[in-house]
Amino acid sequence: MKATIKDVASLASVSISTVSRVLNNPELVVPRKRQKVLEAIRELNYSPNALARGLIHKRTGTLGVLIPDISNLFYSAVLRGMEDAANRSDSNLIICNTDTSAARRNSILKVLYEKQIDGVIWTSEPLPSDSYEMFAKLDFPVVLAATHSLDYNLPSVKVDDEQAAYDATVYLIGRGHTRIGMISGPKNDPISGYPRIQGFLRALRDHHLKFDEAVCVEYGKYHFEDSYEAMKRLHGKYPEMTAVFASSDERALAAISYLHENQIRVPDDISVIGFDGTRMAGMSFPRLTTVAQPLYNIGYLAVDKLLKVINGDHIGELRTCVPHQIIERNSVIDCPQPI
Amino acid sequence: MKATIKDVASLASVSISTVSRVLNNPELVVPRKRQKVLEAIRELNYSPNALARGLIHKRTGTLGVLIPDISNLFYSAVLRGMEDAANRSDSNLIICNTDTSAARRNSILKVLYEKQIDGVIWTSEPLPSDSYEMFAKLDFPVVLAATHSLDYNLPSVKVDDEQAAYDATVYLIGRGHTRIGMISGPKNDPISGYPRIQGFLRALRDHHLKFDEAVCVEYGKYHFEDSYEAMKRLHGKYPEMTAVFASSDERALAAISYLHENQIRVPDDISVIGFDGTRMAGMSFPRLTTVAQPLYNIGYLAVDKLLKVINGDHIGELRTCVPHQIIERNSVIDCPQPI
DNA sequence: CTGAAAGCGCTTACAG
DNA sequence: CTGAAAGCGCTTACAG
Repeated sequence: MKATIKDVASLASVSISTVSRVLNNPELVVPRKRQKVLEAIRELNYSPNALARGLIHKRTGTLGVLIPDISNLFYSAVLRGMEDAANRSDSNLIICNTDTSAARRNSILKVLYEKQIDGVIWTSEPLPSDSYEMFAKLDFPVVLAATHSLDYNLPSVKVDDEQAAYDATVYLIGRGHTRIGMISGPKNDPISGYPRIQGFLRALRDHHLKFDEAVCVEYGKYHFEDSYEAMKRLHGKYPEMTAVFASSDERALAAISYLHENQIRVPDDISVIGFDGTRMAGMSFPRLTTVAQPLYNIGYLAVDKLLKVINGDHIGELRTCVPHQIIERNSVIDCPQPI
Repeated sequence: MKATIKDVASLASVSISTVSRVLNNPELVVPRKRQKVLEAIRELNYSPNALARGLIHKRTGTLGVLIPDISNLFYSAVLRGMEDAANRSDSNLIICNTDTSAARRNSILKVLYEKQIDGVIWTSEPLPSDSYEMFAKLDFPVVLAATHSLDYNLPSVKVDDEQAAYDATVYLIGRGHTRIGMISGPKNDPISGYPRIQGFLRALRDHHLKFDEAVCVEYGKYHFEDSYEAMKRLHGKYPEMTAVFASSDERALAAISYLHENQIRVPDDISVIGFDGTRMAGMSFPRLTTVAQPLYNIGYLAVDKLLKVINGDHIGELRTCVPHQIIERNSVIDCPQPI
């Protein structure tokens, strides 16, 4: 029912080698035969079987993407960039959720390995050593997106988190704020936690502001409600604060919700700056000022890099650092009561 | 370098048939040999090549998902449901953006066909007739998710859009509102446009409210800014309105932004109800009351259904209608000035 | 219970 | 320029 190369060959009365040639090296076939084959192909609506091809070429044109959880809104733009990059070279993406579970991770990797994918993109999380070893053992090309590895020499694409946090804080300071709080992710998170806290503190220090780390930074896990509670605690212990730096847009929206719901005006009483530059940052009230990561580009460049590794091309720098950028909207104003 | 079945066979000193049997029908092999083979497999870290298997079984365990644009936040939960359903039966998803472009659609379908995917999920948009014919010609199993087709007998999973819009409106009416506006998608959109407008109008009629369709409904395309402008126009021509039904959460957030930015309080002056039940509905201020679709389930059930079609199992009803549900949060209150 | 052989749908030296 | 043959890595009747 599905036409095969044999069907085409017999309809065109040539050998299957010839059919294969008109598909792959048409110049090797005399025009007359080439024409006949082309006609047969079109008549039978023939398309070569990529499995058979893949078996021979040891290349499938499909890439695996491991992300913690696709339902996190952070990924939509990143995935779009990945898709577009994959598409440019006729590759496809198999997207898998790891749920930050080792068991899940391993079973996914096994399936992807069996499906002979050409390589994988590992997203957001620090790469666990067992997965690294698996990649090495399976000889899987890997590129890290929105994360990197200091332990291993793996290509990566990400923003400079420490510097971005620093810049966000300096932006607040430049607006006259001196009592600034931070809603952070877990302290031990090596991407969205630790470096962003360090950047925040460095900015405070560089500008000679007095602060007590135990008072001005509060921790929350990754989701809204948790950050909402973190904001509550932060405000409880640091009521004189006039601005807060939230280390993700979702955390910023949670902070804004808490403040609004407690009759504290944003930005009139407290300014809020986010981090990420997701689409929803433009949909809040007030519209969120945020340090944007080039999400689409991170995805695009990561896949691009992976493709280069696969093709054996030169990848340029191993760890690509993409620029962040402060997007000014309405959630930050000049400090109303400068000291 | 990658171990093959031959390597395992020679290490275990059996034929490749035996290796294949311990993988697929272990009971056919005597325990002693089975053991030896298993050891060889583990020693060589062997995993069967899914391409070779797929070539024989005519089954790849990979499904195609066509969505208009993954960067739309609507899809994250839906995709998560799809993923989980696929996972349960060791299938994977190849997600592709169509950008509502016929050219793109066709090139994607061609690639997926060559990759021998087992079936496809078509999402959100009405299925164009050329794609339907392509599916038919290629003999592709298809399931429609968050959309359906009246023209063709295709399995689908979606909410009853007309009824959901009706219920949203009745909810507003039940809260005492009589002057209700609507921010709609394009009138000719057969999913998020037309039926939702019809549901809205039917509710108004059923409750004997006076209204002029030309005044109380305003149209916007799919994105935020466009809906923001729609809200502006709507408010301009219908200032006495006390509630608005927005036919997506993004439209609702846009409406809220417009109102807030023009010193109109939500919900005190105007109540707003959304549609979809995306995650961001819980992150706005005020938190958005919305008619939620079971997004995760739509994805899950659609893949489940596709798998059934592929396996030749009975799929139950062709067009599955999943229940919607009003999630009450803080963007709707009782009409402050009932007539 | 097990191995040799054919075959899934291709590509690519190798002859001619 | 073109065809027959071998081979990619498997599975599955078919004998024995």
